[in-house]
Amino acid sequence: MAKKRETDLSTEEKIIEAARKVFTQKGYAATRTRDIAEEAGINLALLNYYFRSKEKLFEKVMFEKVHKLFGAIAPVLNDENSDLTEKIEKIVENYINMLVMNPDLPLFVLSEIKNNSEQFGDKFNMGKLMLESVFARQIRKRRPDISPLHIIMSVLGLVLFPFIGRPVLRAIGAVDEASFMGLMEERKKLVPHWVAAILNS
Amino acid sequence: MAKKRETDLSTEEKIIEAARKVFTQKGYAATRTRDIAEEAGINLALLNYYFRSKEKLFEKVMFEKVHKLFGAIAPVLNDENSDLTEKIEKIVENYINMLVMNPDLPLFVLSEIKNNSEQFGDKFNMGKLMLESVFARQIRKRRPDISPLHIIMSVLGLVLFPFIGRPVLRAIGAVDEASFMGLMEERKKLVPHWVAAILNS
DNA sequence: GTCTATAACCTGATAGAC
DNA sequence: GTCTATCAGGTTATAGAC
Repeated sequence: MAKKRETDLSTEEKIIEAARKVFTQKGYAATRTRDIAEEAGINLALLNYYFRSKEKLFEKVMFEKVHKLFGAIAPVLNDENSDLTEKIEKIVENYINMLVMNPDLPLFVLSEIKNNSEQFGDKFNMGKLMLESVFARQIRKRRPDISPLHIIMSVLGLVLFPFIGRPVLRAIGAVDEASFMGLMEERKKLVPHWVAAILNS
Repeated sequence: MAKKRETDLSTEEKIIEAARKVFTQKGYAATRTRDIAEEAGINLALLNYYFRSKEKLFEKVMFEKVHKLFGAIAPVLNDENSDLTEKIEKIVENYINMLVMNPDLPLFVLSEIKNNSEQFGDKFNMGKLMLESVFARQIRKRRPDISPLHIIMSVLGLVLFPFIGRPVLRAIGAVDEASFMGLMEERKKLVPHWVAAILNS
């Protein structure tokens, strides 16, 4: 879908688009509804007219973000027609492609969940689903000697951590924007290779 | 050093101890000075008497936390008397031992730095120091074909990410507290082994 | 639907008594 | 050093005119 110009968006869309940006940048507690209204170029009262409260608006944004973050892995987990190697390649590529466009997403979602973990508790029982997935079964078959959680945490760590650490790497001058993105492109090939090495070790 | 009972701590120590706990749990923006005062069991006015402002108190806590997080790796980086394998073993063990005691530390520090990266800019030029360290030199010698940043991000990802993802893993019911800590103990042996496999791949 | 004005509340910080 | 009381400013949310 082509990206609309700001002036083409409806007021409601302008608000939620601004909310996505400001909430992700500053976190729930640090953003003021005035920031969102200003970013959207609308009157503060309209925010409450359309979304009733800061919290309701945040929930909408958060719901999207959580699904974007887990959506990059979910469809692969239970695919019966791919082996372990193919799944890992797919997960790594999906994730890095998405994260290059949304580098702040993981740190935002993970830290907001931490500060408000009650809400995400038993809404879905995704933990069990993950550990009973085809993916987890294939890991167990390959390496019955270690917990599949170890492998899952490792794949996610290799893929997500660079984006989580990016603000620090930039602040200390270890990378600039362009070279970071170049490294992430390289990682699409490197990480599946490394995970294979881990599984063989 | 033995842990003092709360009643043995000076007022100043009670406040900063409470500040460590509350800031780390909720982040700067979401904590109120009243939360800290209550947690410390002291009057709100005393917080300003001892630390002048919320921000000054936070800076003290943040300074400690940053040094704790980077202190686990810093002494190893320029050790001339250990090879690459020994350095990785040391970094992994130091980090996991420290993180088991401070599981919320990485997510707290990384997200606060992201929301306030200006302050951490050129205070030190640590990026250059890191990339010119003995550790980085040893990585380059071993794998001249890939950026040492790839290896550093991977080691940190394998070690830190489980702690960063822990709130989510707990929220979705993928692990309980005890089994998580058990996995981290296992990781002290697994991760160095895996990094060796990565370096050989 | 959109605006201005304002209510109702919360938060950091301080004045001043003890 | 420690407390109570309170101020000044900021924040979310709404009432009511247009």
